[in-house]
Amino acid sequence: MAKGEETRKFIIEKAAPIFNTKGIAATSMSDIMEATKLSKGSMYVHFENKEVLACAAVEHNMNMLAERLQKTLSRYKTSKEQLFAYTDFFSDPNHPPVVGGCPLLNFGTEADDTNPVVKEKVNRAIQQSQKLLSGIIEKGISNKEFKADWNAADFATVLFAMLEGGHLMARMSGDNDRMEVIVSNLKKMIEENSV
Amino acid sequence: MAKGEETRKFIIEKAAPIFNTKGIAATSMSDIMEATKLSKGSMYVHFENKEVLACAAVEHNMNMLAERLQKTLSRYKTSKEQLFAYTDFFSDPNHPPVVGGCPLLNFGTEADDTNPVVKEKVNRAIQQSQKLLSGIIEKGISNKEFKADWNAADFATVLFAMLEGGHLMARMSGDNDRMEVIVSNLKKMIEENSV
Amino acid sequence: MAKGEETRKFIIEKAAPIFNTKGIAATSMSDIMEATKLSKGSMYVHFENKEVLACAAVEHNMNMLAERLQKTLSRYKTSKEQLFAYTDFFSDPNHPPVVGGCPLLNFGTEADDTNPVVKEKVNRAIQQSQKLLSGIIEKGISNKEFKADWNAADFATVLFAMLEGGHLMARMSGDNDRMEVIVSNLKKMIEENSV
Amino acid sequence: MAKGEETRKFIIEKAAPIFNTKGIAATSMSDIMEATKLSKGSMYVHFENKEVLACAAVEHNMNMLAERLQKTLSRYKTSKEQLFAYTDFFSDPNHPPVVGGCPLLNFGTEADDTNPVVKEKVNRAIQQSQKLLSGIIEKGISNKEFKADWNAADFATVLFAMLEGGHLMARMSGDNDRMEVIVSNLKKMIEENSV
DNA sequence: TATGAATGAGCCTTCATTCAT
DNA sequence: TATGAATGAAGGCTCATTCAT
Repeated sequence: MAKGEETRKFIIEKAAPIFNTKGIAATSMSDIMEATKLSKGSMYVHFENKEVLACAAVEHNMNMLAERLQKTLSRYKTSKEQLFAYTDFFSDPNHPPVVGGCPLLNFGTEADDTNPVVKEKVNRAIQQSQKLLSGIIEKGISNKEFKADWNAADFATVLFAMLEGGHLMARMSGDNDRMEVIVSNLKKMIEENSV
Repeated sequence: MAKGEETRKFIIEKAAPIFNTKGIAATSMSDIMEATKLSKGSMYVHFENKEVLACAAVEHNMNMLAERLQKTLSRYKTSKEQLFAYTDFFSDPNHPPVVGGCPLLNFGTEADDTNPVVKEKVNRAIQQSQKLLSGIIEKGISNKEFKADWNAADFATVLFAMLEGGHLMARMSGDNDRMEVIVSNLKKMIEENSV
Repeated sequence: MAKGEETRKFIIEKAAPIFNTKGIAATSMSDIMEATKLSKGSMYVHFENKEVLACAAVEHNMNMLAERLQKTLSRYKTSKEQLFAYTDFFSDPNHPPVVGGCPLLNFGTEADDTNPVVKEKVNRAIQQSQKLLSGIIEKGISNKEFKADWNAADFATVLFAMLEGGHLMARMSGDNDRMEVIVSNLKKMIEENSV
Repeated sequence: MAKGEETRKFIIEKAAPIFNTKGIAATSMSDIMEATKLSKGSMYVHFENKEVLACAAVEHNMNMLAERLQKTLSRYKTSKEQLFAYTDFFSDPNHPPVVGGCPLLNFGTEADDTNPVVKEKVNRAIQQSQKLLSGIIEKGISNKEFKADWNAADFATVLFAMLEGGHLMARMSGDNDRMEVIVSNLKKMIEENSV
């Protein structure tokens, strides 16, 4: 039983970056076959169909991102440091934390009008992101690190949006010029709301 | 000679929203066939292959967006009004100016690692956007509408990024709550830099 | 009326080497279109369909070959010289008298089991070839150039077969080694039957 | 594992006569599908694409021919008998050893200017033919069956060429008159060089 | 006569999926 | 659990041909 679960994990790990890079529609089961060196039949032992595998890959990408982010954040103690670390974590979209770039952006835009299941997964991940961020801010307010009247939820939204928008700009241009502007603006805002 | 060009245009117009909604990979020539009620062979009279048609559709989507934006902006005279109008124009991603949502976001994320031609088209459209925005701001500075020390290019970047990020959030959640936060924050920033 | 016939001829001239090189099945009407720079519709003004055009091209190739052969033969007076000239005319299959190589071989093998019309055309051309050759030989016998008991029809057959077989060998190998053997053997046979 | 190879063989066996009869370009994958009663997808399990299948079919045709020829030759002991048997083996092109006629002629003329891979296959088969023939002759010379000064390589060339040329003539005319002339001439030459 | 837009059948190939082993 | 042969629908594209202009 352990074996099956292991293979399943193995397939997901190999599939995740492919789906995140090429997109769900453009990724074929043969692509995964080739990457895993497994047989076609084997894939269907572990995944009912392509959609199930794609969903698992979407989740894996988001989990990897969250995990790595958490690991990074855990190295900092103050809320301000954590906010800075969060921002820095996403500050180089051409060398992104997970292969293929931000899975929220990638799968979100693809799923948008075509795949409600994936869309909802992305939606929840965004909400979690927001919670994480506003949690940090609120903790900082309690800590007296941040001004008491700072609207945590709103800034979480602004920060997330700016990073995603910057992600797009950076990946399209291939350089980081715009992203640096965004990061420094974000940090200035944080600074302005620091006590 | 007019006939050919007319049909070509007709196909693009029918194809554009489909590509913008389903994505390039997930849109088949048969989809376009059905939408245009034209024969499969006819598509290939006017477009060498799917990629060429897709490119034309990408451009059409971006042109439609730009055109409608310009039309909206042209109704306003002051720079501040125009900045507000620009923001408002993108403020309701669930009822977007072009069917399928922002083509820059849609095609940009899909093309990213797979289609350099489309990627470059999106990149240029973003740069044009930036130019348009910073142009408005600079004019506003000359007009004494805006503070002289406002960094036009930087704010153009921030505004664009926030709107794209907000676009994603709004479409994923299906509601406009986050987008409203973003719009109001943006307007506040504009206000703060107004004389 | 002259104009129509002229265009028809023009198309045939452009089409003939293409058909002889690629074969009938592998040559598309678009290939001819491209070669003639004429419109698709124009082809069908002059030729009912592809088959009719192909037949015309087959005939043109055979006529060109016959014509050039005749021109060459006409430079010689004695039957022996003409037999030698005939042999020499076909002695370099990698630089053949008509583009694409021997149309009898090309169209004959393709038409064989699939196109009775072309097959019959090739058959007749072969028969004509035989008549031409045996005519030369018989004239030579009357002339006392050749031995009286030489079987004209039989040698015509042998000569033709050897040249076609050599043609195949030469074109496959890309060199003329085998063809030279054949030519010299043929000439020896002619010599042996000369008075 | 045996199953796959079996099906592959089965497909080739069914495809070979079709390719040899209609030609490579004129044979569609659907033709093979129909002949094998297999699904279209199944063909591509065993053959990368049409070209690979066509090459396999070309080889199969040549192998079948060689095999049947060898079987026939093996029934004779003396070199002269074998040379006669070789000639007889090819003496009835309208009832040829492999369906569709001589694959060397068929595929050679089609591949000529369009398919270097097949062309080279045919070239090698011709060279092998030549080796086989001159081997028989040389053995006969050692045996004192044939005159010592007979040029083995040259006669191998002449014999092969005459048979191929005769093949064309016979198949075009539908009768065997010319081929009989060729065969009897060939046998006379062999006789003349016999001790 | 000439054009080129339009057609739909058919081409080669890939796809996701199933199933016997 | 794992394999890979088998399937048939669907993919993108080319074909010969027609027809209004």
